[in-house]
Amino acid sequence: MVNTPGRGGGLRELTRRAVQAEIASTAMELFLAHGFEETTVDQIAAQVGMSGRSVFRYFATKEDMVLGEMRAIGDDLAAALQRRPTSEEPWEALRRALDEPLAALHSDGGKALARATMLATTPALRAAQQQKHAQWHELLVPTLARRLRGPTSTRKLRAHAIVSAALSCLDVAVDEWTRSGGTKPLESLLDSAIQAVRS
Amino acid sequence: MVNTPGRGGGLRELTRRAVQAEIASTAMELFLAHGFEETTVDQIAAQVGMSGRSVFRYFATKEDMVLGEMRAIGDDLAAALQRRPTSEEPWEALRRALDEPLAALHSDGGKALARATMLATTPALRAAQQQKHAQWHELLVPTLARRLRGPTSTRKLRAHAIVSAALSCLDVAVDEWTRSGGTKPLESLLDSAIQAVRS
DNA sequence: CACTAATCTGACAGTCAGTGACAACTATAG
DNA sequence: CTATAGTTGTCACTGACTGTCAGATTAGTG
Repeated sequence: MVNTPGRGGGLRELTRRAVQAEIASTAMELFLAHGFEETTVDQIAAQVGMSGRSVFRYFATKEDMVLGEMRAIGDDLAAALQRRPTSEEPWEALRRALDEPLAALHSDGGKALARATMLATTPALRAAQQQKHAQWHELLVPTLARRLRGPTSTRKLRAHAIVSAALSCLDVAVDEWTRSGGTKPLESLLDSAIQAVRS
Repeated sequence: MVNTPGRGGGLRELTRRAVQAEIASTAMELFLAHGFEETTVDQIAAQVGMSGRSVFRYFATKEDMVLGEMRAIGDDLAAALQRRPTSEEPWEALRRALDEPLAALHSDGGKALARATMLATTPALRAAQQQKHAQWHELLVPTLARRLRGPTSTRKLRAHAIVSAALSCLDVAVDEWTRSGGTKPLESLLDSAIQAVRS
């Protein structure tokens, strides 16, 4: 029962979410202060005031304390893609759908940059992030496939390829963004990356 | 001293390589028979006839017993890219450089397919494979960057994007290849993927 | 308010990957 | 042959993660 069931009311779900947010928040503090690998789950549990065992009832893995929100972002991204007019070409629709999650990064202020930097320099986190991207991938492919013409036999393959390439571009752009210390505008980095790939 | 030092002679290096191959071989047998996660390192060690501690002197991680060769493949790939004539466009050069590693998959016979299937269905292995691809990425970018024209300010970014997209296409193609049970030709799957991305 | 059933929690014990340290052994160089 | 350096087994340890169980808490019902 670690997974968050469908967003619903109920007082129990509400407190559960609150505890989850509290754990994630204090975990991030400790991670940013002492590093991800250097921080033990027991330290987080002690800080929150619960047993280490109970922390694992809210997060399946230590990585999820950092990346837990990414599943929701993927859902939003897929919804945004579905909302794009069918007149748009695949790449254009994907690019526009990415605007929303991208804007969220900016609104986070400096916190998103610190998070992204930690994410870029911690192998375990990068690996977990790739798995989350794989989830995004699976969500986006069926929606994108509907925009594709040409032989149906390769339609799924082509959808996979485009989605995968687009997420790669996002990764590359975010990487460069963190390397620049957040100075270069993320949107234009992404545009450059996409244009290069399609050349 | 887990990393394999430069390929060189010496009786010590030779026996080291032999032991390493022996461990990898028996590990693969056990993995394919009982699954990756269900097989413990101690079981592998017992089968080979050494202590569990010693196995970790040949492989840094359990995943490396499966993916250890990928570093060498990356080196070959980078060398192949460097050998491509400068007249070829970036995508074309990358595609041709991939021919060699692709052929190696075929020559392996059914073994490569079983391996790829296990790799596709084991999250821990997929994560480790992504890290290896990141290494390939770093090897390929400087070589590819030399083929790019246009503003130098974005040259590195564009190189990263193209390499990343190409490796994504490779992933997508291999995935479809394993899903088809090895029936669909890998090369044409890769071509379809690349063409879709550049559309 | 009282009751029931689901849920949450701490505590304990366990598995497994991976690391550090040390002493014994073995190959190699000089 | 000897000093040196690499290899190995063993012991002990950390830390993520899991199973279980008994007791506390609480949502919803009558």
